[in-house]
Amino acid sequence: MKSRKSRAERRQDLIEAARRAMVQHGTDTVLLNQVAEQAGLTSGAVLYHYPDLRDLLLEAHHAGMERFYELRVKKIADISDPVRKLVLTIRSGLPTDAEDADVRLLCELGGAAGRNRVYAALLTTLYDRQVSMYQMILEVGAAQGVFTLAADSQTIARNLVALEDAYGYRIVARHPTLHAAEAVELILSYARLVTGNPLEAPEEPARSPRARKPTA
Amino acid sequence: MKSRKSRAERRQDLIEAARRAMVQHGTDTVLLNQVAEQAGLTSGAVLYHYPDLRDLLLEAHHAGMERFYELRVKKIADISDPVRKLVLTIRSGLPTDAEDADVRLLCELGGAAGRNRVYAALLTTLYDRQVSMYQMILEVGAAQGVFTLAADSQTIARNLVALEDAYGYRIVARHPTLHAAEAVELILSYARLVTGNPLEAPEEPARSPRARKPTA
DNA sequence: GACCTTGTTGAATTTCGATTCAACAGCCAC
DNA sequence: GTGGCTGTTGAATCGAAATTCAACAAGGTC
Repeated sequence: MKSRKSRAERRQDLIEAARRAMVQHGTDTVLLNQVAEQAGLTSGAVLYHYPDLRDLLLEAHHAGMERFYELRVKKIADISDPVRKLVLTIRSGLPTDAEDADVRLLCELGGAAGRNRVYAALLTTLYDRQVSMYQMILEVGAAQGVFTLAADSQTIARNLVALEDAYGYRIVARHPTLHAAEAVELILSYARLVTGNPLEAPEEPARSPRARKPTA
Repeated sequence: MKSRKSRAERRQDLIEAARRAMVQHGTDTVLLNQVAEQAGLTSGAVLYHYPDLRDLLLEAHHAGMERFYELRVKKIADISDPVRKLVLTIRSGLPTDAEDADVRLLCELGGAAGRNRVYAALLTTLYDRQVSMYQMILEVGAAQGVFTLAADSQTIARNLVALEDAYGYRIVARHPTLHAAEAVELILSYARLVTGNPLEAPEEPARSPRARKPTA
């Protein structure tokens, strides 16, 4: 009846299930049974793989963070133009809408970080990595003469990540007028000022006409 | 033995107790008994005043927010110089350190806002009010010719509040090198750029020499 | 095809916090 | 002072979720 799975597979499933359950019920109000339900198992089975639920939740957060960061890196990996790179990175740091699971999970984490040192460390690491990512883009752009930085790259990078973070919270909290598009513009306003570049994304040479979308 | 208190007094006590308990144990993991303990009462007594704990928690959050905002307003109330006003406001929006109870409570709220519409509304209101506060300072400064705004005042104000928020989270999460002082400088870096003003706080005319502190 | 190992269930048990409530104590009115 | 509110306690009860565990099923191995 129930498909038995290998240890590794099941643990992967459980991490995903835990992510879903936490987004829905909250990092530290989620119940063992809710995780089990998301995984299509009973609480006993979950406990068999993770005797302590907290370990599972931590791994799930870790995985979520990692995925979030890797996705951003991947999105700009094969782009060379610093302007496009910067604009795209800003976009990729914001939730698409209030339901965005990845960002909601990060917000959950932020709330708990004041009390939970491990969660705090996790978030701090993510922040610093994102800062480095922006710093790299900025430095390269400056070296190419595309950007004229109005402050040192670390300052700018820290502020950019901070802005993303904060607007993520606002969007997830359903600010009535401040959506992803507005947030992008707000951050770009700063980015333009501080890079001395208008940041009008030069269009990507279209590979095939039908692959293009009208301005979303 | 136990000092009986009037309804109004006790409710005020309970709100304070709830605030402390939530900072310590988390908005949605705090136990009735933990609130009672903070208030020096039994759970029964708490229930007598607030049959539903959630009402108390909400009132406590509301009160905390209100206090936070009012304090900021008060701090700049009798200052006329826009530069000093702006710098002081930036400072007052950041936690003093990772233990800052007011900001920690707001972070808790932020984490829960993704799931709880009421909390979300509360935070959104606070955000908008803070934006207005900054906008006022910026507009007045611009009118006086002290600031030359590089973007419309709402954009700048929104970004300033966003930066405060985000650095609040970082500080509360104990970023190893990013403390309140660094955060102030980061935000000022943006503020200088966007106001065209060096924002060197002109010293307040000292009332008495001994009241001055060396640069903290 | 009997034998292990491993993952899973479901029901019994335990734990822990919320809830209820009868008794009681301080306070004010008269 | 006595009587009646009002706030508070502490013990009893209830309920929900975690935990335990004996039984069982699905694959793989020889």
